[in-house]
Amino acid sequence: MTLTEQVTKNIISRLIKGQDYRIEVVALINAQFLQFAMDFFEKIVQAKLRNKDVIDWYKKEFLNPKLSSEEIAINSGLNKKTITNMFNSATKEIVIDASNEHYEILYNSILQLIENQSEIDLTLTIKFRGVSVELNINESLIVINTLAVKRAALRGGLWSTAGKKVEKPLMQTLCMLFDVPKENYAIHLKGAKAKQEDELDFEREIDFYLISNGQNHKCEVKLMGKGNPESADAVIARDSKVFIADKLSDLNKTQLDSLKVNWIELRSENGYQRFEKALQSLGISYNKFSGDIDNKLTEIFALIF
DNA sequence: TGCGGTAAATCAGAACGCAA
DNA sequence: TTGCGTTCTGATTTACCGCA
Repeated sequence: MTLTEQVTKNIISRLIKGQDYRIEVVALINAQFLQFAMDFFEKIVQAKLRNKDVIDWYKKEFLNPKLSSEEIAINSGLNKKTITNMFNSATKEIVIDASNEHYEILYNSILQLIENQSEIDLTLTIKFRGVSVELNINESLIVINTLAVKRAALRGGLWSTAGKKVEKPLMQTLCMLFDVPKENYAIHLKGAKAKQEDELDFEREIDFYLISNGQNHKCEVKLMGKGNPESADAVIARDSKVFIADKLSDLNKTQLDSLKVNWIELRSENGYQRFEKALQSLGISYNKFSGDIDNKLTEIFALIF
C-alpha cells in the first residue's frame, strides 16, 4: 500500500500546525474500501453467472487456489495476519487450508443463525450492465463478512503506512524549519550499521538522529493518539533523546521528563516549537522560525520530496 | 525475483479509577 | 450511578531482510 506524496505532505503540514492528521487517512480508507466493494460486487455477478448450477459457487470462485493468498484469506473471512498468528506461518498452502476450514465454520454458523432467527430474511440484488443476480441470505452474509474483513485489512495497512511514511520527512521538516545545520542531523541508513561486527548494541529501526559533539542522539516519532502507553515505552527501551508524538498523556510526559527525554506534543498550542527546547538541551545551533508557516512548508517540501 | 519471517507502525474496545 | 479519561490487550498492515 502506498501513500501519495501529496497525502504525506498534507499530513506533515497538519501535524506541524497542530491539527489532526487522521482525516487524511480516514478519507483514504473510505475511498479504497468503497472502490473494493464496487469491484467485489462486480466479481460476484460474474462469478454467479459463470456458475449458474453450482451450489457453492462462492467457494469455487473466491477460494480458488489460483488467487493470491491474501485474496483467498480475505474471501474466506480471515485476515492473513490472523493466519500467521494461528499457524506461525503464512505459506500459501497453509493459507489455503486455513481459509477453507474457516469458510466451512463460517458457513455453518451462518446456517445456524438463519435457523435461529427465521423471522428475518435478506436478499441482495446486484445489477451489472443490466443483468441482475440475487444472493440469498447466507450468500449475502458471506459477502458482508468479506467486506468487513477487507475493511479491517485496509485500515490496518493504511494506518501503518501513514506512520511509516511520515516520520522521516516530518523530522526533516522540523530540522529545516529551525535551520538546523545539515551536519547536525542524519537519517539512519538501514543496513549500513548492521554490518559493523563490533556493534554490540544491535539496533532496531531508528527513525532519525540529531548529532552534536560527535554524539548521535536517537529521535523517535510516533503519531500515537491517546491510550497507547506501550508506544511510549519503546522510547525508553531505545534510549532515545527526542520523542515526537501527536498526543501524549500527562503520565507519558512525567515519565519522559524524569528520563530526561525531550518530548514534543504536536497536538498542542504551537506544539512544534517545543523542538527548540530539544535543540537547546542537545547543544545544537538553530534559528527560531517566524513568518508564514505555509510558505515555509512549501519551500521545505520542494527540497525534501 | 519472489517468498516467508520479524520488527514496527497504528487503531479499537474492555477494564478500571476518579469525580460530579 | 453516570460519564470521562487512562491503561492494557489484541487486532491489522507494511517495510525490511535473508534465502532459494
